[in-house]
This record gives sequence, C-alpha cells and structure tokens, in this order.
Amino acid sequence: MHYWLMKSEPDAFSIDDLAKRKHQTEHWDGVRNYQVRNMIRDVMHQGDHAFFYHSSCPEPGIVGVIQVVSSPYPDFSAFDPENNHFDPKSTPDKPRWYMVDVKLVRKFDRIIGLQTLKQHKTLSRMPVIMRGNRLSITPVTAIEWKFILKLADQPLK
DNA sequence: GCCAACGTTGGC
DNA sequence: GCCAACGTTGGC
Repeated sequence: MHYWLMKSEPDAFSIDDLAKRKHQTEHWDGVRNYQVRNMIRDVMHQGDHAFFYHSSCPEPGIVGVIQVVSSPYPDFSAFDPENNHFDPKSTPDKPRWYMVDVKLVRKFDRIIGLQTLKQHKTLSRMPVIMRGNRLSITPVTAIEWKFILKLADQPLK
C-alpha cells in the first residue's frame, strides 16, 4: 500500500472536474515522464491513496484525497493524433505510457496551500515543496500522509 | 557519450 | 510575463 501526491493544473483538470465525472472516477492520463511512468507502472497499485494537488494556479496546494481504482494500463491518449499528449512512438502493441483510474475520496474544506506545506518540518522532504521539482506524481510517506490529513481536519483558529 | 539548445513546468 | 530548474533532443 502506497501513498502519492498527484499534480494537475486545475484549468486542465481540477478536483471539482473529478467530482462531476461518472462515479467520480476518471483516468489520469498525460504522464509523459519516464520516472513517473515507471512509478505508475511498477509501484502503483489499485487501492493506493493520493493527495490531489492543484498546480500552476492562483492558490497552489493540496485540495483533497483520491484513490487509485484500477491497475496500471496503457495510456490510450498517446495513440490519438488529435490529443495534446499524442506520442507516435507509443503504440497499442508497444505502449510507452501508462495511467491509472482515480476516484474522488474527499475534497478538503480548504486548500492546504504550498506555503502551509513549507512551514512544517515534517514535510520538508516532500518533492512538491522543492523548487524545480518536475515530477507530476511523487510518493508520500505514511508520516507525511497522516500529518497532512491532520492539517486538513484542524479547526481554523 | 558529451553537451548546447530548446521545451516545459510551475511558483511568483 | 518572468525566470529558475530540469528533462529531452540531436549534432558531433
């Protein structure tokens, strides 16, 4: 069982978009980075939980929790020439890119902002708070996971 | 295999 | 819109 943090630009796909999908479930396509591909394909499992992170937006931060509800399978958006993430080197016979389906578990009452994440020493090793981090999916430790959930449920002063 | 050029990400 | 960081590409 693993924990993850999954980034998405809310302009492209937000947690509210996920909430509107059938069964509040959608495939997480578009990963085109080998490190991330390898984690999806080789480490990620059905049942894993992940934080949904909004990036490149007015208020970047963690906005909720999602769950991996499929095994990894070939990212078919790579096969479609009309798709932004089309990759002619990936074919159904020899897929290069993989994805999973994710389901909404909960949306936080408030965003756990990047600034908040940076304030806590417990979270100082999370890649997401480091400048220049380019991985759209990163592992989260059990300690970080619990700590962030506590933050999310802490009453506001 | 090196590395410069280029493209993308993402915070600000 | 700027720019730092870093991945990818391609010439050699």
